[in-house]
Amino acid sequence: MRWSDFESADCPIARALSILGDRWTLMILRDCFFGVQRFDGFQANLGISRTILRDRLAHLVNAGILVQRPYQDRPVRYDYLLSAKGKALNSVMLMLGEWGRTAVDGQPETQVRHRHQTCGHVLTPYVACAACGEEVLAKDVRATRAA
Amino acid sequence: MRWSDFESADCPIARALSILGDRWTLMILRDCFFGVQRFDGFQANLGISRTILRDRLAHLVNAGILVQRPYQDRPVRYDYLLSAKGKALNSVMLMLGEWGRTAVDGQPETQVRHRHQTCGHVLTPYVACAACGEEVLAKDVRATRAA
DNA sequence: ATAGTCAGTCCATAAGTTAAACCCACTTAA
DNA sequence: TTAAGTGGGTTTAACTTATGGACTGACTAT
Repeated sequence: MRWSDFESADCPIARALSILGDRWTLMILRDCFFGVQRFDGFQANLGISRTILRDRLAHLVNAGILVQRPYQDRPVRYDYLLSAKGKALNSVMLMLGEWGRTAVDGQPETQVRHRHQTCGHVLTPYVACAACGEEVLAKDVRATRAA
Repeated sequence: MRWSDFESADCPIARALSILGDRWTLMILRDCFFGVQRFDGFQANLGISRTILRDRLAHLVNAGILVQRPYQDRPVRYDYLLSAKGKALNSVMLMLGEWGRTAVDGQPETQVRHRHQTCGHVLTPYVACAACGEEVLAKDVRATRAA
């Protein structure tokens, strides 16, 4: 099976992963959320090869997740910024980080955390249901078809 | 840079992705959440090659995300079940699906959704802050070091 | 006996990733 | 005005991973 076949899958997770599911894309986006904007920044941070970085950035721009903003002419150079679609991935990043923090072994003291500006606390994110406002537990969800 | 270098990164997202960040692992886990338990099931569903499926399952078992439970002897065959650590990925899956559903184009009618059993509604998940209970928006979080 | 199930393994090819070198259009320091 | 630096882009060859197909093994059902 070709990976791009998942683009048109009925499952939104498969569709998301058809865009995000390779080795580097989510790492690049993580850097975006931490404020990295330029080719060189990603390269230095990730140690990714330039060829692949070029591909991935082009792909993300193409998918509408990042937008390019020129910050100089002659030659034109771009900042890579998160679009609305890209910023919408913040929730995924937060939960991924929460899982990494609680489920993967490591030295918790040195870890990067997030702070919730509106209440001032270090953020412990959880997933809630928009209909009832309660925390969503794995045992309480069932897959279904949209009505 | 070698990918495994991220295992010990200070960033929990990088650590999570060092385990989950390849082409197939998250797709396999998605299937787990949809109830797939056996080698053949993953294979049929994903069209993944057996060699890679073998590797990925072994890796997930090794990482403590899946556990093997024998369902027959002679020869021994295993179900692959989500451990507590695996089930904790539910939040990531839900937010990934929500992003795929709202941000990636497709035919919404045919899409797989989740239903929240406790309130009966089709689930629209969002991320909330454990400290204040409010929805967490991208603009309200800042990266920091753990205190 | 014969075919089917449910993997696990091996292999040659195909695809993806990498580092290194080189190019380009400038800008800044000497 | 020459030299070095910046912020990339391109090419190439080596290396690593993934793939599909065939083969094996230990059973089970017909």
